[in-house]
Amino acid sequence: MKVLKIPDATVNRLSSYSRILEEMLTSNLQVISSEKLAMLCGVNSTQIRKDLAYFGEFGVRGVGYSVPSLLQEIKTILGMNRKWNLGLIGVGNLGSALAANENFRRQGYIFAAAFDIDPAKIGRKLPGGLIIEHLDDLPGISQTSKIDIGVIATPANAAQRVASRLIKAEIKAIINFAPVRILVPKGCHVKNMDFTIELNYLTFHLTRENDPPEPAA
Amino acid sequence: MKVLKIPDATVNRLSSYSRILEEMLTSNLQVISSEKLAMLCGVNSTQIRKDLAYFGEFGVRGVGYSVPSLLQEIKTILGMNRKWNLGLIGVGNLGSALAANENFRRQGYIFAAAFDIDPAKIGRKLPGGLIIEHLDDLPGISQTSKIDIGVIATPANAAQRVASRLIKAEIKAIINFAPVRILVPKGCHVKNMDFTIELNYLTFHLTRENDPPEPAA
DNA sequence: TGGTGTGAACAACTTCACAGCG
DNA sequence: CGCTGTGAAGTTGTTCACACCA
Repeated sequence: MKVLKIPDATVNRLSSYSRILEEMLTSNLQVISSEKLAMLCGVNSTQIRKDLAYFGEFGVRGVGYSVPSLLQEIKTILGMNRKWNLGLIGVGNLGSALAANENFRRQGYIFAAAFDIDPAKIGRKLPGGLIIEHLDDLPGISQTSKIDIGVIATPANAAQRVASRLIKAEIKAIINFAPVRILVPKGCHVKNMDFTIELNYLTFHLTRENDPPEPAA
Repeated sequence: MKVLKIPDATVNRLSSYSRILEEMLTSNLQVISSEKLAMLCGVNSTQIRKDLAYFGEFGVRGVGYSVPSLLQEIKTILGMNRKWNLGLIGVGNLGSALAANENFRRQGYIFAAAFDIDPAKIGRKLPGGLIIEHLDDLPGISQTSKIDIGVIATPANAAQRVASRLIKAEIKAIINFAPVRILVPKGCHVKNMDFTIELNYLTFHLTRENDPPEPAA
């Protein structure tokens, strides 16, 4: 049980394991083998055992894993055993949709503050009851509302500027929905959710297929 | 110039190269070296040359790459040199926000149809002018509107069912915003945009840091 | 000379094969 | 006996080092 670096892919798979285990739990399944879980996640069973081995020995040889306790372990590893406060920056169509989304709250991710710079929006109330604040007030509100994660939902050209403000407000994690890669100093974590990059990925493959690489030898 | 398999990572990087090149172009920069482009993308310069080498030889030794023609090449590779029709399924908060987003259109991704199953929504018009159709009409509309890509923005429990319908309608690419991994047969491409998985990734790292792995030996 | 294109070395991740334990 | 946990092998992706050419 060393303190080695965990591959990103492992962390992402843990999320999908937790999803499946959650389902198993509601079906009242008590025990599951890595083989069965693997099938449900579409991965190799060794992969699961290796992923879990980074964090401990959670299984029982000859039997499998206890669904409730493995789920608990994974949730603890991923930090899902507590609540996290999100600060939304940019209350446009996308930002509002995110704030209204119940999935986040269910998983423990709470929108605790919302910011914009449009004077027409400041002071308005979001469906959830959140009042839109001016971005200039970020530093103070970030403290009092204990914002853990910044959610950037601004236009592309504002994203980097907003990111810098978040960092200055000592927010250590950012999820960025603007279509630009933002740069942050070491010690701050960023996830870019770039829809057009994913569309590009799809059209790359669609293009490749319809356009057979080698029509004839 | 073989027909080998292209790593996913390469395809994603090509998207970011195109972003940067687009910026360079508006700044009227004509030539760029892999070294400089690498710096702007935060990758290794060899990486860029290797990525491009999958598709041809686009550079000039001792000089670098022509910005406009490299951009053109990359766009062609990614299928960005044409328009693609998107079919939106699920016109809730997120779906509406996606349909209203101008970034997609600018990149050539056009919402050509929108579907739901809520009778209260069918027939209503989206801000862009699109009329919401009943999901049952997908097969026909998919043909007439030439839908290339399905965009799933339904609740989690409907996503797999919708995916199966998309596949039956011979749609070969899906981008899924519902928080479940959907399964599709080979030959159909899927990108899962799972916000909570990304949040889990962030909280994993936040948790790991505040909780130093080895307090003392 | 300067920067591309690429074989060879390296690093990271995944899968295999099986020892070990309940 | 069955399934976990894990060293070793295999595979995939990245970086180095340099030949090559404008």
